[in-house]
Parts: sequence; structure tokens; C-alpha cells
Amino acid sequence: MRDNRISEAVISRLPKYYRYLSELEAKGTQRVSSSKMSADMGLNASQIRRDLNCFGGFGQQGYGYQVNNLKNEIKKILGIGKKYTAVVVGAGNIGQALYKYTNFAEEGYNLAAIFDADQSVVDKEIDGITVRPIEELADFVINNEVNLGVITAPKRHAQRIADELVLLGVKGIWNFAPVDVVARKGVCVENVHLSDSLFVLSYRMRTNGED
Amino acid sequence: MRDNRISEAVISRLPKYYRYLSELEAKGTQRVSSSKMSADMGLNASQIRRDLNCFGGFGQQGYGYQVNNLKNEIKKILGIGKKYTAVVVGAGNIGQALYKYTNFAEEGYNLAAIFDADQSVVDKEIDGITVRPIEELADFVINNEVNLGVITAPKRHAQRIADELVLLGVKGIWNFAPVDVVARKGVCVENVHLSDSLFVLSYRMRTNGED
DNA sequence: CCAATTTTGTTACTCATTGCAAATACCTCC
DNA sequence: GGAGGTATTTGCAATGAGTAACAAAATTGG
Repeated sequence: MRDNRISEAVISRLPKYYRYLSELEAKGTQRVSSSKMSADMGLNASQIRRDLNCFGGFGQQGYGYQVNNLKNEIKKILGIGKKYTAVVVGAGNIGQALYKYTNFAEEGYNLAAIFDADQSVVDKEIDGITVRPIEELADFVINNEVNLGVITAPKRHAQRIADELVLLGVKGIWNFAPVDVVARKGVCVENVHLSDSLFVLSYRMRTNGED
Repeated sequence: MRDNRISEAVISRLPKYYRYLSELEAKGTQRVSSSKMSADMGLNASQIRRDLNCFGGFGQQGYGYQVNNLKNEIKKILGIGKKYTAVVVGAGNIGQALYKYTNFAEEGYNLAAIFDADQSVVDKEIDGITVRPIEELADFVINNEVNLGVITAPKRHAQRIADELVLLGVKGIWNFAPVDVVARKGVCVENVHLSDSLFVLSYRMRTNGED
């Protein structure tokens, strides 16, 4: 709480800390120092302390950080545990996979329904899930107070779907279509481009260290 | 080719350029300037020129960049189009989704087979694909000259699978398990943490701009 | 064919981020 | 309860990334 401007770089490391601390907690570890975190995670110890200090003095000199406490603080910072209600739009491969993936629910992200425009997959129970027709999207979002939209539709529809979701009042868009979806101020967008990461991997494989 | 040290930041923007240029090419656009790219992609024009110039002078003063040519150059830089043979290890939701996703094949990434350790899903044709038993992984990788491993197994198995794949000679690991898989020097690893991006989105939704 | 315009390649500058080291605070053990 | 050790703070230096400004070069139009 000491600096109002938290950099993107810091934010993007928080989930990693969260993951690491969850592991420690599961192992029953009570306390951890920045130097141990550094050794385990491959980040500079100084950077870790600095990052955490952006949000408050969680550590104690001469002792380190209390694992459970720190984990919960980061959880609060990231907004994990707040109840989110989401819809998945696009019942293709990725859409179905995300919808069926249960780990998100455990963290409080409830993927409440999945929609598709293709009549051939709608209203049939595929592999245990029922795909709803896109025409019901608006009603569902409003009646269930959906605040998060997951877009897994083909790229040509992505922006239009995003626009509709925003109009319906969602506060966040998690987009998997290979375009950069945009939204008006006040709505948060996270574009996930799987192939981008594959291309970066491919670049590294080609150049392998030196260039 | 003017600077041997290309920063991560530059590399991570290349796929975005590639995507954008592919769109332009599909529309039949012949030439593009850095200022147009800037306007369309929301990046600083100066940065775009600088990024591209890391790899050579692709542009022409007074003219701009030739779309088709630049796209192909970036394609080469990223190593897209080279033939990769990959295996997917873990036939859960994400594994199946990636395996069935055909766009990768179009870019030269051939996902040749999918494996799982769970006997109940093995050797049965599920939704058009056949899952192979994990015991056949080694033979398959060697016989088919697999150079890329995609890990979509539970996190407790991820590192062990990675180690085996590396031992079998793959040169790249594309990991979707929620752990940071590591590999010996010479093998490239790209860890994709979907929930990380969800958490970052969740943070932004909570703080929404100001903090 | 020449001048005006466009647009890149490149250098210089600013700002953010990372890394380091001294200082401070707290725990632990005797 | 005090001394020593441990680990965070905090301020500062160095590195790196992003932006702006400019000069060189090529195109375009008359």
C-alpha cells in the first residue's frame, strides 16, 4: 500500500508466488525467507522482497514470511476467492476444455454455462455438458449476474461477442481467439494467445541460446 | 542481424506482428508503414521500427514495408514453417483440445500422437482420436523423430514427463501443467500458465485502473 | 528530371526495472 | 535478559526498455 502505481511486471509475478506458496503450504511449511524463495523459484531475492513490499510489509526481519499468511495476502491482492460467475462463449475444443476444467471452480471462478451459435452442437449433451444456444446468452448473463466472459469462438466473431458481453455488463473478458479484443474503459481484457507462446518456443528452438 | 542480443520483450512482440501481417496479407494489402502498424496495433511506431531492425533492414525509406515480404521474414525468424513433430502427453481436457486444434498443423506443427497413463482412456477412440498408452511413448518419439513435447498431464507428473522427453531427444517442451518445468541447457521450455492470466485479469477487475 | 514528401534507420534521451549494499529490526539461544 | 545472527527495509547505482527526434534515402507527382 506504499506506492499507488504497481507495475505490470510485479503483477505478472504474483501468480507465480501464489503457486509457490500454495505448494509450500501443502507441504506444511510454516515459514520461508526470500532467499529460499529465490533459490526455489529462480528469481532475485531482492526482487521478491521488493515485489511483496509493494503491498505491505508482510515479512518480519530476522524471521522471514509466514507461508500461510503471505499466501492469503497474495490471494486477496489478486482477487482470488471472490466469487466470479462466468460464461464460456464458443463450444469448440478449447471452450469445452476450459468449461470442463474444474480447477478454476476451486478458486472461486464459476464457469456457469457454455454457449455456441452452431445449431448442430446446441442443446445436445456432449460428454456430460450441455451447450446452450447463443440466443440465450443475453438472458443468462443478466439473470445470473455474470461478471466474466470467456471467449473461445473463432476469431471473426470474437470482437462482436466481446462487445455484446460488455453491453450485458460483464467486467472482464478472457479471450482465447487469436485477435486482440478491445473493450471500453472500465472493462478488463486479457488476451491469451496460445500460438504466440508456441512461436516464441519455436524461435528459441531455432536459435537455441545464442543468435 | 546487427545486435546479437535480442531481448525477450522484442521476441514476444514478433508473433503479434506476424498475426497482424497475416491479416493484411489476407486482405490483399501490398505495403504498410510503421505508422499505420502503430495505429492499428496500439504500439509505438518507433518501437516497431526498432524491433524489426533487430533482424535486418526490411523496410524501404519513403515506401514502408512490403507486407508479404515482411511477414515471411518474421515467419523465418520465428521458425514457423519448419517441420516440427510433436507428441501430446496427457489426454485430459486441455490435451485433447490442443491435439484436435488444427491451426497448429497449418503452420507446420504436427501433433502426431497423444498419450495417457490412464488405462481407461487408452486405446479407445474418443471423439475421433485414439489415445496411446504412455508405455509406447519412448518408441514413438524415437521412431518418428519427435522434436517437441506438449505436456498436458497433472502437475505432479509434469517434471518427470519432461525429463523423459528430454532424454528421448526432444528439443522443446510446451508445458501446460501448473508448474514451472525445467530442462537442461539446450532444451527450450515454454511454460503456459492459463490460471496465471486469469489471476491477473481478476486483479485488474478488482482494482480496475487505479489502486 | 527535380523538388517535395514520405518513411525508414539510428542515435540520444527519459523512464522504469532490476540488482546491490548498508542500515535496521527482530528472532533465537544461551 | 542480552548478544549474535538472520532477514527485511530502504536508498542508490546500473542496466535495460521505451519514446522522441533527426538525418538519410527512396518514392511520387508535376
